[in-house]
Amino acid sequence: MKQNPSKQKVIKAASTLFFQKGFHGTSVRDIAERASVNVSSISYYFNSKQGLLEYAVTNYYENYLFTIEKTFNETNLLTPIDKLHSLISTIIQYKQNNYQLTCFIQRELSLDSVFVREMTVTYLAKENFYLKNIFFELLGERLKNDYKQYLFMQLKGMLITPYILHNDWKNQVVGDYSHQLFVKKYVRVIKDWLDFTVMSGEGIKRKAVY
Amino acid sequence: MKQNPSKQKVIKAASTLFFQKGFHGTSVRDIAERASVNVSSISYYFNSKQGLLEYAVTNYYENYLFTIEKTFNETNLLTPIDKLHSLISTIIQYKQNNYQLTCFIQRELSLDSVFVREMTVTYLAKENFYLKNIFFELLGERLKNDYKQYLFMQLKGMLITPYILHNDWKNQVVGDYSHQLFVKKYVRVIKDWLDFTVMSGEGIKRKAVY
DNA sequence: AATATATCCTTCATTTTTCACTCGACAAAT
DNA sequence: ATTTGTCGAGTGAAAAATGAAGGATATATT
Repeated sequence: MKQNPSKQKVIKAASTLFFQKGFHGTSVRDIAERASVNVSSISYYFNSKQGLLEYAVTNYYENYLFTIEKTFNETNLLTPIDKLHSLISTIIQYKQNNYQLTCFIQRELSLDSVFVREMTVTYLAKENFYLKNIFFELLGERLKNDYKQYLFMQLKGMLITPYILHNDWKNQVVGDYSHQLFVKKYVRVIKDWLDFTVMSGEGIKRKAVY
Repeated sequence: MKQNPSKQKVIKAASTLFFQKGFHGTSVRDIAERASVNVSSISYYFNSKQGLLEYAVTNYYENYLFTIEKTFNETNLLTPIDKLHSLISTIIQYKQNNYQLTCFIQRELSLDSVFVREMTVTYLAKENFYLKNIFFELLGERLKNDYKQYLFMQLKGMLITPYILHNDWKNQVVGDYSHQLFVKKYVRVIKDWLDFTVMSGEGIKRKAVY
């Protein structure tokens, strides 16, 4: 796993710069300079700027899905709701561990390009699969399908907002931006929402839902 | 208020292209072509590509804040919670009416540039002001300040997710992407969350919050 | 009313800048 | 000695910006 240091340096530099300035906003020269390597190295390792992007993103998602699947399989003995909690925790954890790439990719995903569409069908479809089934199962039969979709989007929103509103988060969420602490607390916030939502789905307390 | 049609055409074209391909991903030629005007017109009206961006964004936010302030002042007779609901409704409404710019700006805001920072202090600070005070007031005294911040971020997240996960929304939220219908339904989803959250803040039902 | 003047808008041609990528030489490692 | 990695210079294309000139329209002057 110990790769060429230059290659790693390039990826690291690219992650940071893409995160700060976006893909098109960053030039290969910028990356090379930050990584303290020659510009040509980038072509050498990744063929092109686009190649570098694809390498980084693919890598990110492969590990991402692997991590999710792992948790998914390890939590078969838990109740559905606990299983979902575990998945959420794993996801936030992973994203926090790969903070810059997460922010960058999330932003880039909102564009309209071939690359994005490929990523979506290849990786995001799977992520969706793991979450959606279990979430819908938890919601039960009482709610309208329509409304369930909205709730699901709400959940997905919670899984990404820290990586989109990251400026707000930094400013608002006082002091402790230690990753571990953040994961713990934020997962808790989602958990509270989730428990309430599922409870509503079971017909308790919430009246006349659509 | 009836401005030069060419100028308007440029802004419209730019909004669409920035939305699809991002700021750096779009060339002024693309914009000029789509708007059916000469390339130099853009320099003429906005000095530069950057100038065009700033004009569009500034304009967007001026109106945005104006709309919020209007609602804010018109709802003084309502209870705090209803006032907040009104504000949320207004915000979603506005964003939906300026869909492409909203998506684009939201994405761009997650970058790290001087321009973004300026926008943040100039406009987003005010938006924050209107929402935060009232939201915190509603939450009461029981919750830890820390936790309130998280809840507030959760709220802000809900106000933007449709404009960041717009690909997901299009795919998932079945059929009806009619703006009016969407506003109505989505505001309802947020309302449910809000009512629950406020209720928890008052100490009902939710136990051992932090 | 007719002409002159100024202002606003558009176009074309050109320059300047930026950027991704290539090439061939050189060095290090195996 | 062959592979692997590094480097500087260079190329061509793309894109932004400029500037001068031409038209249109409105305003002012006689």
